[in-house]
Amino acid sequence: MSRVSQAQALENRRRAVAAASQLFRERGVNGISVADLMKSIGLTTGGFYKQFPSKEALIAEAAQAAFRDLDLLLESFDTAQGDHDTARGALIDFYLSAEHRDQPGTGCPTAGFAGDMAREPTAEEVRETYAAGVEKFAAWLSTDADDGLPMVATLVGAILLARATAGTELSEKVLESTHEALTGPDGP
Amino acid sequence: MSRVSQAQALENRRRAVAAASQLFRERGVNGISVADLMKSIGLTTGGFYKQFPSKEALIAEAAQAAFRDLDLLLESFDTAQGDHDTARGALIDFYLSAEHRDQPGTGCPTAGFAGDMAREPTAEEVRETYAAGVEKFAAWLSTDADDGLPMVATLVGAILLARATAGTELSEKVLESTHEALTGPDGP
DNA sequence: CTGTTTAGATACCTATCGTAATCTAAAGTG
DNA sequence: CACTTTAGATTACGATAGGTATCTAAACAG
Repeated sequence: MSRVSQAQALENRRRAVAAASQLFRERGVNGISVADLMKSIGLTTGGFYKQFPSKEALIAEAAQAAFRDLDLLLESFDTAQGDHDTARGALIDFYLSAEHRDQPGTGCPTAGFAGDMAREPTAEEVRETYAAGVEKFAAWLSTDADDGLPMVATLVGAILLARATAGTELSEKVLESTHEALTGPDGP
Repeated sequence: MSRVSQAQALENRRRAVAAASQLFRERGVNGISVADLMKSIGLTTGGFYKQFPSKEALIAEAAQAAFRDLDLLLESFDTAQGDHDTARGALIDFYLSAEHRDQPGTGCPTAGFAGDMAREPTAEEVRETYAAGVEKFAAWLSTDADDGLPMVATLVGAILLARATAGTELSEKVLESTHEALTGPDGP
């Protein structure tokens, strides 16, 4: 109930960032309070401010963690598929799937944070993290820079629309038709 | 300071919906309070609850008003350009412009409300308005239904990304490269 | 083993939110 | 013109937010 070991404290800190990274993507940064966030990992607000100076600071770390997850995901597709072109196709399959739509917490942070980022009052640090993440994602999707960004836009727009219309048949149609548009004309 | 004519009351109500329609797109439905919203049209909260049962009800009306604006915008492009194909091109030019990026309040509601809609706690009525708006937009963009939805996804994703990265050079690149991707390969 | 440090719990503070109740003066009605 | 109605102002309420202060007990240093 009170003091824990330094190792445990560090672990608790990691869990707070991981939970935030997930919950912010699910509900938005204003959709979860510090108290509820800490409660989700079995702690209270008291410990939070011993680890972070403010919620803003946590948002910055959580965004970084989320984009690190994206990096790892992209890498895992590369190693699992062998060649990069096949990996790209497999990623698009996943990205435009119902599972990805229904699990924003562990999904793409470019989409998960888009709603919050498109509004003004966001710390500069977070905006930079986001922009760098978008650029990296675009580069992974296409060696041609001017080709990657539109593809990111299409993917992000499609899941956001699919999530916004979740529960209706339109949601499935968005995923399917966008998948066909991306893989149909220039498939391998 | 107290009672106004019925005509004035109706006008005030219209102004509240119009202001909400704009401010919700700019800052999100949770980004503006009822008090600040009413203050923006020179009134206070007192009058609000004489006109609307709740903020939820205003959100529903504001979303409808926003999508009605989109309808009018699409119509205006048709009448201004003569034929529908030219209108489509002109709309894409506008949609992926810096002006549209910088003025979300009067811009596309599909993008403006996307951040709020992608999260759960939204009234069913609003979700239906949104889904219907997406479908109508897709139909306008392409007679082939399976072609319109991916285009909406690309457009929406592109402005959201451009807004999320506003102030960086990446923002311009998103708009430009997406514009080229949409108009380049199959231009008139 | 003793004394100090500190992660976390608990309680509290201040601000802001959506909403309801009360008030008031002008619009509407006869 | 007197009477009733009501849009909006004002005030207040309960809930919730981010953040702070105090407390406690266990980890750590010696």
